[in-house]
Amino acid sequence: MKKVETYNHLKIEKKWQKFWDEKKTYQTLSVDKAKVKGLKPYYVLDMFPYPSGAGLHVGHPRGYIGSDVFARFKRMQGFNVLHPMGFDSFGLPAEQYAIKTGKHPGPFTDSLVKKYKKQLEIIGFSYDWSREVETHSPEYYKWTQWIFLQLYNSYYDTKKNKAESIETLIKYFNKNGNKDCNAFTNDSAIFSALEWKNFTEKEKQYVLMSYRLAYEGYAEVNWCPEMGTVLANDEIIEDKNGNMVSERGEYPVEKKMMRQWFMRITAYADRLISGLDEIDWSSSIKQTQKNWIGKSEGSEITFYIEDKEFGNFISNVDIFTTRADTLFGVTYIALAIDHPIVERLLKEQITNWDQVYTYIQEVKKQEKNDLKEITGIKLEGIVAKQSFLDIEIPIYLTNYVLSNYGTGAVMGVPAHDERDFKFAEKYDLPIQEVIIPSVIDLSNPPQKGKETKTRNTVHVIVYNKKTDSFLTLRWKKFDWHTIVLGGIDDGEDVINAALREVKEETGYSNLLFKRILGGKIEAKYFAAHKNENRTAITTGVYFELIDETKVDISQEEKDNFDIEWVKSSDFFTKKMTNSELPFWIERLQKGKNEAFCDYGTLINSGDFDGMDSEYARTKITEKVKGKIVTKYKMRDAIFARQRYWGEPIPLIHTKDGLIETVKEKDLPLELPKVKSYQPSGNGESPLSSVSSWVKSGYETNTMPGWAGSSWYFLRYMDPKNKKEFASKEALSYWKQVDMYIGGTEHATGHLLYSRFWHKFLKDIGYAKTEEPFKALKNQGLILATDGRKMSKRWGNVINPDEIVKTYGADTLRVYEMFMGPFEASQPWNTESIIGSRRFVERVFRLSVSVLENNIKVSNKESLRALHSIIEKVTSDIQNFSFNTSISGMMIALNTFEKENQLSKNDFLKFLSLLAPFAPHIAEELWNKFGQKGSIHTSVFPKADKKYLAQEEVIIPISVNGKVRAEIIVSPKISQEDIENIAINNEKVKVWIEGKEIKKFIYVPGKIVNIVI
RNA sequence: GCCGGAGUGGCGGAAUGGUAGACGCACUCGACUCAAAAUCGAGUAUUCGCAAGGAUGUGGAGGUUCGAGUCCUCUCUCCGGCACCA
Repeated sequence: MKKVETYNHLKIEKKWQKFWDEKKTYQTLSVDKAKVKGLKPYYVLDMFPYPSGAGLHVGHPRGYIGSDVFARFKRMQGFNVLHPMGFDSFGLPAEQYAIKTGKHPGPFTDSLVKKYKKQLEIIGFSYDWSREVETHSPEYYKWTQWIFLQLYNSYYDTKKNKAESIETLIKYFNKNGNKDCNAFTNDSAIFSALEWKNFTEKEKQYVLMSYRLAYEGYAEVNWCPEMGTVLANDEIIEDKNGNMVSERGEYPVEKKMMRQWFMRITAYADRLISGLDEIDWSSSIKQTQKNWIGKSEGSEITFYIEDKEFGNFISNVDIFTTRADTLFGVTYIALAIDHPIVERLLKEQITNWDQVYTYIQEVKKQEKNDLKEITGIKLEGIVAKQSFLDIEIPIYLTNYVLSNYGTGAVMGVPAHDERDFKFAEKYDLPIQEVIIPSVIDLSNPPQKGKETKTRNTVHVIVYNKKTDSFLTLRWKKFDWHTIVLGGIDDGEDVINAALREVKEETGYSNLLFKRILGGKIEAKYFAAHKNENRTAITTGVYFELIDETKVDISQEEKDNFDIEWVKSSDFFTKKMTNSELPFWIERLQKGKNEAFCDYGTLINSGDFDGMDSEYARTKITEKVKGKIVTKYKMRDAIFARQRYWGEPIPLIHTKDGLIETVKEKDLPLELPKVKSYQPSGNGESPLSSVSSWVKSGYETNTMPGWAGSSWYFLRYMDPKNKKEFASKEALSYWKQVDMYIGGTEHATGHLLYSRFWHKFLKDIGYAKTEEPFKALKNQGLILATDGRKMSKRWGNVINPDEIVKTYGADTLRVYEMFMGPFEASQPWNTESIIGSRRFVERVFRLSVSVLENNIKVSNKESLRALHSIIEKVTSDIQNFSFNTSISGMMIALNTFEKENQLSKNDFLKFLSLLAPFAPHIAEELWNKFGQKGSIHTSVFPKADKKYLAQEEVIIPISVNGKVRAEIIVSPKISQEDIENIAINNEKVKVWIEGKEIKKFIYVPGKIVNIVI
C-alpha cells in the first residue's frame, strides 16, 4: 500500500510564516522604489487594537482577516500595498494596572503588545511589521504633541473655510480689533484695535483662547470625592437606587467643574457633514455622524422683558427656534434654569424668587438625560413682549430647556410642539393654533384662473353606539359619499353650526357633543356648481347619537342624498369623498388632541395668514428683525484627562499666569517618572505631584485616548521619519487610506476626531486629501454560541490560538470569511468549522491527484468551472462578499473532483484564488508544484470569457408563472423555435390543452412563461 | 419618540424582477471496515400521495407585473445608534 501524504497544518503554517518573515514578502515598497517600478499605491488599514489584558478572542480577527484577504488580493493585482499594524497603547487599563500594582505602566504595556503580536502572527496576516507604530512610544507621541501645538497656534477662518495661523489673527486685531474678523468663536464680545493694544498680555491670552483650535476652558467632570479622582464615563455605573457610582468600589460620583483642554471641532462641523458625501461609507454610519453633529437651521428672535407692574424694560432675551412660522402661537417663554439672565438681571424683579430658587435647586439634583416629567415655575412680576405681538407673555423656568443648546431660551408654542403642549396642559396655559394642515382635493382640484373664496366650514362625525356605526350621506347627483358638512354662518358657534347642519340634512336632533377633533384643516378644491375655487377651513366635531329622534327635512335635501349608517370598521378603512377625513379618523382614534408639529398653512397670524410654513419661517424672521442661524448639537471635544498614562500636553504655565508652548526642538516632552500612580486627591493628574514637573511649569493634564489614534494612519506612511510626522513625498504618494476596516463602535469617536484632525492637517498644508478614509467597511461581530457578546464576564470566550492549533490558521480564516456577510453579525459555531477544514483538506488532496494525473489540458467542464470562479472571486472580493467567494470555490472544487481532468496550470490558477483566504496551504502547494517565489507576489489570474460559453442550457417552462417542465436548448435559439418546442412539450401540453395562449414570454437563457 | 439595518429550512446563510433554499453544518440511509473514525455515494422546506405528480411556502395584509424573497403602500417583530436639541 502506498503512503498517502496528509495535510499537516502545524508544520506548513510555521514553515511559511518563517519564510515570509525572512524574505520580507509583505514589505511595502518605499515611495522611490514604487515610483521606479511604476506601482500604484493602495492603502488597506485595520483599526489598530488597544492591547488589553484579556487578549484576542475569535471575534477580533474577523475584520483583520477580511482586510488581509483584500490586501493580498490588491497586492496580487499589482498594487504597492500598504497594510500595516500597530497599537493604541496609551489608556485606562494600563493606568489601572499601575495604580493597583504601583508599577510603571510602560513595561506592562510592552508585554501586552508582545502578546497581541504573537496572537496575530500565528493567523498569518500580511502586515508589514517594519512600519509598526505604538502610540505610547516617545518617537511617536512627539508628533502627536507637535500636532497639538499646531492646533493651539491656529484659529478657523470662516470665510476662507480653513484653519489659519493665530499670528495672522493677532495682526488683524492690532489693525482692526475683532470686528468682521471671520474667525470662528463662541465669544460675542467686540473690541477695537485700540482696546486690543491696551489689553495686558494676560487679557490678550484670555481673548485668544476663544479662537484657538486647541484651547483651555472649564467643563463638568465626573468627580469621585472618595477616590479623589476624575472618572471617565465608562468607569461609572448606576447602582440599585439609580445613583451614579464608580465601577470600582461603588463610591458616589458627582459633577464638578474643572479646568480642561478642548478641541474646537465645532469649527469643522459643516465640513464634517459635507465631507461625508465624498466617501464610500455605509449610510448608517454616515447617518450616525450626521445625527451626532446635529445641524439645524433656525431663527434667533429677540423678545424683551419688562416689569409687569410698571412696564419698565429690564432685558432682552433671545430665543432659538426652527419654527419661526409659529411665532403668533407663542403663549409663554421658557428659560433654562441656569440661563445667565435669571441670576444676573431678573432676580431682583421676580416677586416669587424664593420658590424659584427652590425649584432651581431641585432641578439641579435631577440626573441629566433622565427627564421623567416636564416641570416648570412661573416667574412672577415680569412679562415678555414682542413688538409684533400684541400680548403679554408669561415667563417660565423649565427643566426641558437646555442652557447649552441654542440660546437656552425657547418660545412656548403649545399648539405646534409636543413638549410645549404637555407643558401648557400641565400649567393650564392657552393653546393658540396658528398652523393647520392643508389638503388638496385630488378628485376635484382647484382650477387655474378661477377666483378663490375662503370659507369656514364644519365637518360632523356622528356615532351611533347602539349600532356601532357612523352617519354618512350618499349623494344622488354626484358620485359622492361624505360625512355631514356645511358652512359656518357669521357669528355662529362651531358646535351650533354642526348641530344645525345635522338637523337640516338628516333630521337627527338629539345629539351629545363629545369633542372638537383637534385643530382646523385647510382643504382646497373646485366648486363646480359655483364655478369657483374654494379654500375651506374646517373644524371637525364629534357627536354621539342619543336616540333616533328626528325632525322633518326639506324635500330639497331629500333629493340631494340618502342617509347611510356605515359600520365603524368600514368607516375607518374606507376611502370617502372628503379628503380631510383621514385626519379626523386619526384624531378620533387617538382619543385626545395633540400638538400639530408638521408644516402647514398659517392662520391667526395677521398678514401671514395663508402662507405656507416654510416660506413664512423666513418672512416672519425678517419681519421681527430676527437672525437666521445654524446650530449644532455637537460640542467641542474635551482634550484632557487627569491621568498619568497619556501624552503630556506640551505647554508651560509661567509664573505670570501666561501659557507658553514647548519649543519644537524640545519635543517630545516625555512623561516623567513618578513615585505613585495614585491620583493626587484634588482631581489633578499624578503629574501634579512631581515637583520638578510642576516647577518647570508643565501642564499636568495629559491627552485623552483619542489623541494618538487620530493621526496614526499618516505615520504608517513614513514611520521612521525623525524630521517630520511624514514626508511630503510619502503623503502625496499614499494620500489617504483607500480601505479602512473596523467596528461601528467608533462612529462618533475615533472616526469623527480623525476626520477633524485630517482636515486640519490638510488646511495647514500637510495632508493631501479632505478625508482620511476613502472607503470604510464595518465587520460584524462574532457572538458567542449563546447569542451574547463574547466576554470574560459571561465565560463564553473562544480563543483563536486554540482554533489555530487544532484546525489551522487557514481553516480559521476560511471559516470566519465563510460564516456569512462580512458586515453582519453571526454566532460562532465550533461545530461547523469542520466544513472549512474539509474544504482545505480536499484542496490538498486534489493537489495530489493533479500531480499524479499530470494532465496537459483540462476538460471543458473543469475549464468552465475555473474561469467562472475566477470571475466570481474577483468581483466578490472587490465587494467584500467573502462568503460567496468561498462557497463558489467549494462548488468549483466539487466539479474538479468529479471531472478529475484538471491540468497543473489550471490548478495553480485555482490556488491563486485561494491564496488570499488560505495563504499557508496555497504557498505550500505552489512550492510543491515547483513554482518560483511566493504565490502572494504572483499575478492574480484573469478569467477568459471563451471558456464560459455553453452549448446547451436548461430552460424552465412555466405556465402562468408556475414551472411545469424543463427543456435543453442552445442558448442562441430563436423565439420562434423555442415557442414551438415549449408548446409541444408533453408536460406543458397537459397544462395548456384546450386553452388559448394569450402571451408567450421568453427571457433568453433564463425562462419561458406561457400565459393562458 | 426619532434615525438606521434586518426578518428565508433544525442551524449559518445563497439568490442582476426570471426554477427560492446555492454552499456549508447537522441529520438519515448506503459503500469501505472485524469495528469505529476518516473518506466516498444518495437523500434531506412543509404537506397530500405507494408512486407519477399536486398544493402550500421567504414575519403579516394589500398592490404593481406575464412573473415578486427582490419593487410600492400599510403593519408586526428583532437588533444597532441618538434621545428633553426647541
